[in-house]
Amino acid sequence: MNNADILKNIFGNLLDTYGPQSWWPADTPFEMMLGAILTQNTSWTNVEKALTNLSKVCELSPEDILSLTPDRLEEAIRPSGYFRQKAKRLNIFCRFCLEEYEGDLNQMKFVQIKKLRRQLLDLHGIGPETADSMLLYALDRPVFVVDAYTSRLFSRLGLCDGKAKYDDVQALFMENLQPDVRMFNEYHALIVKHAKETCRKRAPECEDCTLAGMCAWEFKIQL
DNA sequence: GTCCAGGGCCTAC
DNA sequence: GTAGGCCATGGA
Repeated sequence: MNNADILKNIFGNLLDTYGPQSWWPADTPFEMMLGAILTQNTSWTNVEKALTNLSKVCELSPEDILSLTPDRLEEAIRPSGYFRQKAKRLNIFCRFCLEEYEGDLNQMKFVQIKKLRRQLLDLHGIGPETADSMLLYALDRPVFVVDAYTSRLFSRLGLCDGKAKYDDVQALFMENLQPDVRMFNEYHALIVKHAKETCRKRAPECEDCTLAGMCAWEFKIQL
């Protein structure tokens, strides 16, 4: 079986096992992009609290967020953790939206993926996973989102090197799968779901599980 | 009390 | 170029 078939096989297996995850049903693309920053190394439940707080003190628009004092913004997003860092990152991102796109996220949809990704990566506080999450989940661009679980699982399965960098792991998927927004969306969410479902308590014999939440032993795929 | 989330930046070597 | 430290809250 070639890599393309293996990746499709794994996706089908995950989908059969867990069903559609329907990630990021936020009200607006802008809200989804705020969530992408707030969820950095943070559980989504905490992000929801932060977004709820934020929506109570201002409209979820670049202008309104920038109108908040640093203290007000930090206090609102406090539940999402790293609130001082993230407040600065949100401000930088909001300024970018206003200056480059007049605060109109729809304008981003007409920009080439490569250019837009570069612009996002150039912003302080936005790395590859956050940028790609924005592109995929908020802007419906066919970009595969890689995270620690993805690298861990697929290196365990022998499909990439354990020390492979972000772009290399991403290339494994993008070069072997059709650019399908819905599928990329589900695939990433299913990997995270799988990580949460398979943990040490279900595979105590696996001594490799130093990071909670991911054990390839539990992954019943026929390669 | 301990672990760790839907990361990224900075510094030291 | 890369390993290690740091940021911080809340739920299991």
